[in-house]
Amino acid sequence: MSTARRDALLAWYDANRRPLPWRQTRDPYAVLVSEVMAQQTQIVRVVPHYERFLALFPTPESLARAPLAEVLAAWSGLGYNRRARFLHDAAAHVVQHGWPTTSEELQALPGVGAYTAAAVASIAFGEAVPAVDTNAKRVLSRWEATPLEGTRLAEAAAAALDGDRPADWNQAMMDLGARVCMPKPDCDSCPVTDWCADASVYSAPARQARFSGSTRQARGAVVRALVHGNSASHAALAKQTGLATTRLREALEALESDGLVERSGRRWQLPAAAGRISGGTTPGSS
DNA sequence: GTCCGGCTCC
DNA sequence: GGAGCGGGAC
Repeated sequence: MSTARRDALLAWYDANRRPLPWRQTRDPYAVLVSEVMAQQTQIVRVVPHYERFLALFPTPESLARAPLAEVLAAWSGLGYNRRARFLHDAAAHVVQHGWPTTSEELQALPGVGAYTAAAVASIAFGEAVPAVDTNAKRVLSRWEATPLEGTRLAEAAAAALDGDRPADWNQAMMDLGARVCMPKPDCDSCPVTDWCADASVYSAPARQARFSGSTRQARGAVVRALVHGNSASHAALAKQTGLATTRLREALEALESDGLVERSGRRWQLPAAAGRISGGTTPGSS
């Protein structure tokens, strides 16, 4: 890809970028919080949670030493509660070992995969590595006129990347996908139509399982009830959530094995523990 | 009903 | 590779 072409997208980004709060910092902690929150979550919903979360837990140290129960309370409404635990444990890891500073090493943090590692590495540490989210994937596929996956996607992303401004490039790709190169593209306002091979390329994501009646729904209801109620008996949870006994038990078992709830005698509660170094110990062990 | 700046675990 | 994991906006 030519420099002129990269400059066209970066110029568009400079003039049109979404004013997101985490774009005002290069603090790796703030960037990590924003990226974990953004996983499978619409950005408009992330912003208020991000502001509140950073006010409550401004540093890795403050997050790591907080009870998981408080972290889950701050997370409430975002969904995928496991992410809160991952972030909590990631903070503990950073406190103990310091920041991994490369994309490769960042992937050792819990809840941090290829995308999140690349986003943090490029934004906070300036590494020239492509962060390919669902938006960038769609944009690149249209540039190449074919749905890209796996190795070919990674290669196309690496070839397109602007090595001088990797953080801006990655976010420009995401913004272009979110605002212009949408599933139904608005090509009239696209700054880079001249090297788009086929704007009609689009692979719809796989269909999701039914949510109503699912374990996911039950898990979410239980966590929400415990966030509000501190601790509760099985019977009280059944009443609060409206879940049948069997579904409630399934949800509690699944949540317990994920380290998101714990028993205290005959009552259930959100974990009181501080963040733990991941790997080696199981959630319940000490 | 669809979809979202994915990740973990099998 | 595929299932499981939340919740809100549209």
